[in-house]
Formats: sequence, structure tokens, C-alpha cells
Amino acid sequence: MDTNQCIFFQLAKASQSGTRFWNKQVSRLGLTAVQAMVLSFLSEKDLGLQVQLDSATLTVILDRLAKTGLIERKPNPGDRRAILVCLTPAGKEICQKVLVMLPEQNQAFLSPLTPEEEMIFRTLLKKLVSKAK
Amino acid sequence: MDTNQCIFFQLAKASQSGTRFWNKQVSRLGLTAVQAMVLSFLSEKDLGLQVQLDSATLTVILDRLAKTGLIERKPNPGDRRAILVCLTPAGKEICQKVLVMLPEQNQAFLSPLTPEEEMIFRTLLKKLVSKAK
DNA sequence: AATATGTTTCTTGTATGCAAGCTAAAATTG
DNA sequence: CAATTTTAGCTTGCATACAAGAAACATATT
Repeated sequence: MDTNQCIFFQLAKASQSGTRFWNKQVSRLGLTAVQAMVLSFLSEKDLGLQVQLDSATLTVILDRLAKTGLIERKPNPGDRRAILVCLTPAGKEICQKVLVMLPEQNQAFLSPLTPEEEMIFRTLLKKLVSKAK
Repeated sequence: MDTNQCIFFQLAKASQSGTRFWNKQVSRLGLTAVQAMVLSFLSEKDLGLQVQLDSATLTVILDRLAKTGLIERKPNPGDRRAILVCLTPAGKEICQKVLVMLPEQNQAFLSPLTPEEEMIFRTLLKKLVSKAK
């Protein structure tokens, strides 16, 4: 079997290609690809639980976002183990910009595919991952 | 736009899912996912140029493979800047096992898709990445 | 031959990603 | 209600990923 045909390899390279693409855009805001993603998740729900990031990874990313003054950790009144991750005013401002760029850059990256192909691709991607252990 | 629908995010998670899957298999050989991939590339051509890895990244990976005695760096007679990466006997042995596992585990990971869907998926994946900047 | 330019590898520094293990605080159970 | 188990976040240690740049060597040009 040709190693280039390895699906693990291909997915990794596709992911890297997408991350590089997205990274170029958000680096103008002083953010990394993952940081921008975390910010946009924060704008949706107050919790970063959707991020599917390891808690160890998320801790460090939040550290950096806190250091640059975009988020704040606040105590959670209902559960003293937990924290509330809140956007600062500066964080809200940048987050707005990210939310504008997100659909634009998704479109741009997906432009090699026709709308129909995009839909099929997204469907198959979801099907593949949802059943993976 | 729902951040979960972000293609960069989805590709990253699909890639991580695949890497975790493959990692579980090759960890029994004492290898990481990337190390196993590099070894299988070495078995094809003498050069690791197909790996599409940053030279900085590759250097460290080769360091680890050399430390565990699976590869050796040899001087390249034709170009004194370059090196030849060679499999040691131990490296060849493990590489054989990797090459057996590779198609098996590809099949296993892709099992949520029908053969037809798999073909479409691979085609679209290639189309997407080949035109990405 | 001497200079300029390009190439190959390595080094350094920064940023994820994850396993393993810790602590404090909940939630559960007897 | 006291003992056990679970959970949320953090720390540490290791393994990619990549930008930037250094060092050594090769190639092209003059």
C-alpha cells in the first residue's frame, strides 16, 4: 500500500493545510488558529466545552488568551471547582472580527469544491468521525 | 455561523481522530503515529522527502528513531550537505510489521463508509488539499 | 577562481495535543 | 452524615508542527 494513500496521513495533511490557511488570516489579529477557534466558541456558549480540547491543552491556551487580556477566568458561583471563562471588552472586539472572518475563510478554503461536493464532503467527514472510537 | 460547522475545526478533529486510532495500533510496536508513518515512507523510497514534514520537525523525529536504533543517518556521498536515512535491521523488522498494519487499519478506520463513499471522500479530500495554498 | 545564490540540515523558540497524575470540591452511596 | 467516587481544572513530561535563522555545502554566474 502506498503510504501516500494512507487515510491517517491524508487527514493529517488536510488538517494542517486548513490550519495554515486559517492561521494566515487570524495572525493579523495577533491570534493563532486555535485561539481564534476558542474565542468564537466562547461567543456562542459561556462554556468552552464544545472545543473538544484536552483540559491540559485548554488550560495553556486560556493562559495565553488571559495574558493578552482577551479573556478572564472568574469563579463559578455554583461550583467552586469550575471557572467561568469570560470575554473582556478587548476580547469581545476581536471576537467580532473573528466571527466575520470565519464564514468568509471557510468559503475561501472550500472554493475548490462545488457547493454540492462540499455538502457531500461534510456529510462523509461527519459520518467517518462520529463512528470512530 | 456555528463554529462546529467550521471546516478547519472539523478537519482538525477528523485528523486527531485518525491519529489517535492509528496511534493505538502502532504504540504496541513502541512507535508513535508519525514515527510509523516515517518508517513506512523510508521503506518505499530511500528519501523521506514524501513525508511533507517541516525539516525542523523531521530532524527531531529522526533523532528519536535513531535513539531507539531503528534508523541510521549516513553521509550522502554525492552531496555532503545531505544525509541518507537508512533502516537498521531492527528498523526493517518493525517496518515490516507497520506495512502489514497500515492497510488493515486504514480499512478499519474507514469502515463507517461504504467503498463507494470512501472513494468519493478520498477524491474530494485530494481535490480540496491540492488546490489549497 | 571569486562571488552570489540556492539548498540541506540542524537549532531555537513558541504553540498545540495528549497521557498521567494531582488537588479541591462536588456528588453519590451506604 | 461519613466514606467513597467523580469531576474540573491544573501541572508535568513528552511528541509533533512550524517560523526564523544559522552553518555547511552546492550550483550558477561572472
